[in-house]
Amino acid sequence: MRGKRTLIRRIYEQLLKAYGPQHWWPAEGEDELIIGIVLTQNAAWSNVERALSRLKEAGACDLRSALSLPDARLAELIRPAGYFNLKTRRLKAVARYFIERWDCDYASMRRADPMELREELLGVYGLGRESVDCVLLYLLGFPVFVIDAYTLRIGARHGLFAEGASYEEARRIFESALPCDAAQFNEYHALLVQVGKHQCKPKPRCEGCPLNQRRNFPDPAALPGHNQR
DNA sequence: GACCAGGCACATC
DNA sequence: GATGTGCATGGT
Repeated sequence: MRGKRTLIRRIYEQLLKAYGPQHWWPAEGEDELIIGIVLTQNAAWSNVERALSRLKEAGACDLRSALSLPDARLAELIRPAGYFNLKTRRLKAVARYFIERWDCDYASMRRADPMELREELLGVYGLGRESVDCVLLYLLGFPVFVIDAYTLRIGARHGLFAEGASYEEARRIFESALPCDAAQFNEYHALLVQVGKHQCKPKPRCEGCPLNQRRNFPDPAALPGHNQR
């Protein structure tokens, strides 16, 4: 436990030294940050940037404008971010929540109890654990450690937790190893994404398995024993 | 052409 | 609670 804590802290120091402060989240305003959180779900950030630019050009890079667009129009604008029909539904549900529940009053949200708010946000269609924690940390400044695919991959490879560890398990391990400091949680997650993008590619699912070599995988119709007509 | 990218909801077991 | 599947674009 003690060694794990030291390792987590040392990894942070080394990443900060190597990459420098990341100044996250990369958004111009609060609404754009929320929209970016939804659009970046399982998408490359470069594609999200295209979608955000298109929204800005259309004057719809804020929650009220986005919500007021017809679905087909919004979907067309966010098309480069992928899953555009799905993300249209999610974006509208999320926008509706912030508008109707909070009137987009983020200062008021910052006065809420963070863990009660976390539960509430998890009930919003389109927001899973990572997106909710991004809202809590990057939008509202609460000290919640964001876990993503990079964090799970890097953490598992460094023995911080088992491969296949759950989101909550990974979050607990990072949060208990570090001082409860939103600024550091912010920086650490951003650094993990930075190093993950460039130096921590996923392992092949099953090394040597013929199912991973689709290019050479035989057509079942050509296999011996297949009834050819 | 395959794989990957800052997930999530839903069905099923 | 764990696992599988559909959702889609653009870069490598």
